[in-house]
Amino acid sequence: MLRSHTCGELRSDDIGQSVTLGGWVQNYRDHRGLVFIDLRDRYGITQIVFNLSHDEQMQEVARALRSEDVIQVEGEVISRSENVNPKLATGEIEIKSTGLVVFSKSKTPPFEPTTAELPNEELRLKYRFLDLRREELQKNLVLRHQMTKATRDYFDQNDFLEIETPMLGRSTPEGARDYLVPSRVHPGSFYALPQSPQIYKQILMIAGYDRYVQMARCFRDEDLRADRQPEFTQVDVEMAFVERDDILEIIDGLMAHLVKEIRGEELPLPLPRFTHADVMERYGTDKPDLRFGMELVDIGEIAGACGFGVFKNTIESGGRVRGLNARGAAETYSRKMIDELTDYVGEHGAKGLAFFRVADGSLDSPIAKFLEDEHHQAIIESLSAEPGDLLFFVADSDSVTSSALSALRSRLGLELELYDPRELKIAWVVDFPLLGWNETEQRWDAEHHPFCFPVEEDLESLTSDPGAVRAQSYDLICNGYEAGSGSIRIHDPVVQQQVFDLLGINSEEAEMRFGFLLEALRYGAPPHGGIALGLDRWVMMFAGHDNIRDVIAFPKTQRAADLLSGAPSPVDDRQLRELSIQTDLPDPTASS
RNA sequence: GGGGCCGUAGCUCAAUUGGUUAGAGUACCGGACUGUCGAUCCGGGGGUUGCGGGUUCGAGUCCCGUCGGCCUCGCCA
Repeated sequence: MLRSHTCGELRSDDIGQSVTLGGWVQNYRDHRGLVFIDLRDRYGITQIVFNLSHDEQMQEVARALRSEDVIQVEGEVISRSENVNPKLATGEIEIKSTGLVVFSKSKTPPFEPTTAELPNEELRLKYRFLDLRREELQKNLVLRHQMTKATRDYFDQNDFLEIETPMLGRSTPEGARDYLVPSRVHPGSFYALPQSPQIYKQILMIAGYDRYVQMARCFRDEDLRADRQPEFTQVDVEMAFVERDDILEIIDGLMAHLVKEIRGEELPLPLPRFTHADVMERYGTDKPDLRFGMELVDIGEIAGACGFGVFKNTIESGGRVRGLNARGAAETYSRKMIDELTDYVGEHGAKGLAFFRVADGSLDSPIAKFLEDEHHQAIIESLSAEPGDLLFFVADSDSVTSSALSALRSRLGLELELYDPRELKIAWVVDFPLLGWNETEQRWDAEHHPFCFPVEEDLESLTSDPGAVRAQSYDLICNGYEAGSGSIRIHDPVVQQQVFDLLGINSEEAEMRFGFLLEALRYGAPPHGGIALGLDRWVMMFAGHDNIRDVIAFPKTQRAADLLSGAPSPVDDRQLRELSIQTDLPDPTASS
């Protein structure tokens, strides 16, 4: 070993010991006769002291040490006596150096891991090896390890088997865009990287591995967001001989286990369950942030009867008028800020944003004069408004009022600091519709995926009223994120084909795309279902971050590039020829 | 594909209405210093203002394009 201890473990009990440490030079304080080095590894920091009167030659070398040099120090653990540094866990001791080896000099780093003012993210990603030396990212990766281990332990204790599924699979053009991998030995044919191991895990159920779990890498070639990377990790779970509640129960247990292991807190079970219809009505979204209230309220009845044209006309043409109450915010938001909020809801489709400041028993607003006093009172009552409150309303279709007001609610919750960013509010949303009408394509699409089992009592509506059919699906939500999603699957090939028919996938096409699953279903398929949890998002939320890149060692930029390695990159013509691939790029010299 | 924000020294930022030689802190280099821990003190070097074009007597600043990063709508079964 090139070291006897780490930089985080020596204490006053170790005084007198001869030790060898290795690490990075975090800081140097050169007094010529005395040189102090803060030596860092991932366990902590230990101060090294070099003394001119002990060794002149070593003093020369020590004085030349700079940030991020990697060294080995031999020495004796000595007391700092009256010079204790209370900021360091090792602050009671230091190492009186008797030997120094410089393993590696560092170029002057573009930023130091201790920097208080973070450089821009582009630089951090390019020099990710420096960024990863920062304490914050180290904490995040340790947390990620702990959560992954706790998850594996939990499933192991519950008789799950961790089974790997292929990364090179068959492209199924449903859902997200695939990342494709060309086959050399089958010219013109391609593998697809998995969007999720969905079909493989169902086949594992049919094969009798009735409790499966995998930390599954998944790939989706879609545009990125703060909470979305093109490659990510799912805690992928599937169980046979189960009903919906069995899955919810096992995942409830996982959540309690994680909260206990990571935070030492008790999570009350069962987790709350909401129907999809309920959360859409109360929050306007299928993944509400439950850390604060501010629920949506329907004032359609008042709006339809009042004299304000926008409200009245919206109700008469079948739309809705809904709003919310920002309690005590009447003075917080100036007219100019409300104009900004109006633009904001405009981005979510709303044509306007009505607002009322609640005064003593009346409403103050540019549109107040269009409303009778009785309507003022009715609105105040509907939203339990009190003086000082600020009420917002959107008049539009059901879906526009939902998306505009849920966006507004999120923004107000953040701006008004209505919640603790580290709090976790976890809940289930169940009874999603099985299908959604795709307006552009004029057809039904699967809301979750095409293998999702309908709610039994809705089965007969499958042909008569497909939009009303509920799915045996469920989302696990936390703090406004979708953090898990799953369903009971179809295990009957006849029902499966019925659903394919509704989706416009005829039996010939179904056989071509999913034939291997359909064939497996014909050989004795147990009832089964499962779920996939977004590991990256869960780590992000446990860490109290709002950016998924901070919990991934080597993340990609919004344009899906790895600034560290330079991926993606052009490849040699020879490689392309082996794969029988030609590229067809716009001519960069062409003028447009 | 659409909308928004950003790009000035290695880094974080400043630079009046378009006006003279683009500044500060830190890092870096040299010197002083035997108890520092954000060491201190003295001195020094360091700029294609992302890139290209335009307007102007004059552009870091205004306009157009482009590259890159971030946020977001669409997209993400």
